[in-house]
Amino acid sequence: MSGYKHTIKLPKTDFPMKAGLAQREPEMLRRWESEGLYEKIQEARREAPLYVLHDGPPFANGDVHMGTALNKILKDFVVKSRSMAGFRAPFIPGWDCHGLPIEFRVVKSSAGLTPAEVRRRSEEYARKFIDIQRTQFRRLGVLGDWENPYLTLDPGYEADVIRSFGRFVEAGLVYRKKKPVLWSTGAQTALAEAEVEYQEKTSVAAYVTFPLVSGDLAGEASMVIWTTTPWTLPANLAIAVHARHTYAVVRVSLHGAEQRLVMAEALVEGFCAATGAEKLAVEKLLPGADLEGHLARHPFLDRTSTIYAADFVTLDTGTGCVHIAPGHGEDDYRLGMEHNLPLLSPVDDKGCFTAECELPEFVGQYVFDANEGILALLQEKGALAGREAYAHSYPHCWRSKTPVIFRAVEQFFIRIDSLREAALAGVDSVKWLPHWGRNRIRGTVESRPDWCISRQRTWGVPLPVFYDGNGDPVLDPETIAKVADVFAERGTNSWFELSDEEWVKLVGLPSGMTRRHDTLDVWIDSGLSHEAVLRRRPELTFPADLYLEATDQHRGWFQSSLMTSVALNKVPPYREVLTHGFVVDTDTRKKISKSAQGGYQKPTEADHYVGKYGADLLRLWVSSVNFTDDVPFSEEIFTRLSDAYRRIRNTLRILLANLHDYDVSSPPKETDLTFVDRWILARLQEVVTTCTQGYESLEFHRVYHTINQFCAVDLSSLYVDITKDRLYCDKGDSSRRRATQFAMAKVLEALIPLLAPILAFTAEEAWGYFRKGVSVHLQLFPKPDPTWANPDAVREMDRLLELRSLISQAVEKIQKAGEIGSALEAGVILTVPPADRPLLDSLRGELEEVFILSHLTVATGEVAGATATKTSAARCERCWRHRDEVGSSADHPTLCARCEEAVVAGIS
RNA sequence: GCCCGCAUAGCUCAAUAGCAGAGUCGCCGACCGAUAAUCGGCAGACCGGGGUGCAAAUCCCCGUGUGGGCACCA
Repeated sequence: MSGYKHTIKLPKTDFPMKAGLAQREPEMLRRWESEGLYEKIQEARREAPLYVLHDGPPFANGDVHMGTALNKILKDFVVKSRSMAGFRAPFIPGWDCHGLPIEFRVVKSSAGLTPAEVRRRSEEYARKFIDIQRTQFRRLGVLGDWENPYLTLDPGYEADVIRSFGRFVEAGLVYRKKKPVLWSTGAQTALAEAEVEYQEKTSVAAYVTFPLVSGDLAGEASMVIWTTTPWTLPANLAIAVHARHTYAVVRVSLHGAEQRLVMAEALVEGFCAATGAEKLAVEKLLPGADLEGHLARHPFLDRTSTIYAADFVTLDTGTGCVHIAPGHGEDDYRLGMEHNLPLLSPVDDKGCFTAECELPEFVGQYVFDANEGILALLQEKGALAGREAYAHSYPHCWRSKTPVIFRAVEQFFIRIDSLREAALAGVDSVKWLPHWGRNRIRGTVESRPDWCISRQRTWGVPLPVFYDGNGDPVLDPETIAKVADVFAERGTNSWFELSDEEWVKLVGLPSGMTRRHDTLDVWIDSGLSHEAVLRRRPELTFPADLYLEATDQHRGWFQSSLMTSVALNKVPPYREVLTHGFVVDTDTRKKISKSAQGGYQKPTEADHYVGKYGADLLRLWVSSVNFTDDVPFSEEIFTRLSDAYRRIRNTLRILLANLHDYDVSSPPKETDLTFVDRWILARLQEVVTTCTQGYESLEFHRVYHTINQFCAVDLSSLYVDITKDRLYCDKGDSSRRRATQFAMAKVLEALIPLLAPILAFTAEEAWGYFRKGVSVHLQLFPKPDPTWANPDAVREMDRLLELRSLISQAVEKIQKAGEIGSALEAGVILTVPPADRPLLDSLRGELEEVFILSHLTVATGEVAGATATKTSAARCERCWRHRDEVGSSADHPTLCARCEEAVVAGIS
């Protein structure tokens, strides 16, 4: 074919078009790690202002799934971008190691283990998953001090937890009390609010009569209560009414017999509907206050229940007469305390009745199984006015999935009331992103009851409490401090391994004192990371600049950290809190962490997708979405993103390839820059500004979309396409060719670093071809360069693109008609309104190039328009443009003038 | 039951109250000198209903959908 093909300067690079991320990324990781990239970055920013993102510890259990990956990648965006913005941004990853989920696994796999053995195996289990997750996090390209993470099972960490506990005690924040707590019968321990999940459950609701035995109505009428937990009736000690609600003494016909019942007037109809009772007459109306103090006989036990007034009684459901079992409910408990009722809770750890229930036939029976028996008993005693199925959301243990019960047990608590005010003030001093996070946490802080911090489990930090001969606890800061010292040295296993005598001796208590095996709520562990990590690690500081977790941590870690920090420091441990939503499968609209349940087969582990698409694709996905909402995820999204990735990668590649013969040492004169060069550099400044601001404000999707747009439209479709001709066909040292290479170098110099926090691997790879030797992650972000800012050029280009669109349509028309093949065969007449003339005239020499046309004629008219015809000019064999002068040269009759010059220059 | 987010093209995202933009997908074509690439054309959207404004995707109200929180419930 063409004899001139070899004279063309085609792009040339070794930067591969095909990414091969799955293979290339691990190689790059090995290099980063062998070169100590993280340490190098820290060293390079040694004197820089500090920016601390404190890692919330994931639970050391299971593989890294897409949600965990999202979180860690976002954190890595922050750390990398802050580093490149000139901060020292250390990242110390951590793991939450104690707790029920792990102990559960261990105990399940082999029963009958000693506490020490449970702990040994739990630690082994936790460490195994720490290693697994660490490998997976690293594989995602997340940089940090992976060799020195913080673990809540480290003796030093545990000692700090104990010391902090000692300070809580010293501040008078800790008390022990027997009161109802959320109790998991499956896991046999108390639970925190955050450890229960609400599920729909259908319970049996019963209407139960309590004959009045005092007052005017004694022997005449019965109080009727409503309960969804008949099994708590043996613990009934009172009935609550609302003092200001109106109650009715109503004569009804029920099960063929007439009786008088007392209930809230407003609920009589509902009662009749539910029980089939027929209302015969309302004999009397009275305020609840009139019932106060009267006695009613328990339906099947030989005792009476007193009627009290309480504000929590509502008229939503039931009868307005509320069954009160102080051992089985929060409100019940408080009312019971108020009136000095005993705390009856005749249920054991497994949720089975104890002898205290006074019903021998029920002892040992699981309470939820006992409901029917209790109902039968009520029936037998004639006290069951009716029953109905009642669907409601009911709390379940997050681990054993069993319904939880309220049960009174001796537990340790932290007095939240002493902290609430300071915590709320602290909330207001923090910047919450998105802003509604403030309300979320305010709500939880305002309403949370005292914090039950003791757990009847073995895999945790021991509760450092000794008991005297009466079984009363010794809560003494000094003793606790001594325990902490022992833990720091010997680890917390010593609590389980040494005897009481040995311990008593170690901490200097009188002999005869004993220990128990309660542990601390794991939320205390992780909630104290600001103390055990931020304050301990020399490279960190208190408070952190940022905590960044999923939105569910408002109730969890954000809150536990806030509370412990307010207790110790009076202030929150963070200046700013950023939250993200959950990963949602677009096909099922379900949380991906939940979608694995119920026969759903799609993989949810990050590793699966890393292996299939590469870590940079996951990172690109994270950057592309608005993470403050739920984050959509599906295989289709990844396919789309692969295309976006390819586009960005190929853009980098063509830029690199066009610089193959660029001589950095002789930059062009500024006046050599043509319009498109000035324009692309102007656009670059806009991109730099938007992206650095996007990183600054943690809106990474702005960065993604800006860069995507810049690569796909400004660079690939326009600048690279337009300058192709001059780069390939001009003589090597033509001023406009050098100007373009200069601009392209400028673009790469800024673009690759801007991309680096997101496409950590690809940016590094590209940077390696651009500037040998130094990691892109050690670079600083570019700053907008006022030299190249040029809003006029951007505006002018926008107008040219509108005209270009008209031209393309005109050309397309004759292409479709079969008159021409390539657009370069067209001759175009562009008609523009007079207002456009100055612009077009000023660019006269460049228009054909900008529009990528062989021949353009500009005319003036009313409205803009374009017509295209097949050009009569001959085609230059070398550059394929049709030029009039082709054929006029004797030496090179098939070339245009420019190409002849280039060829001649190349030969000489 | 109450409160708070969110809702733009098949998908992911834009847009100071001022012609609703991109990318990708789809269809058609070009090119065969970015070639498992690249370029062009076509097609495609403001959840519904009211209100305020010269002008509303944007502000207000109601509704629907969706996600979350609280309350109820033990």
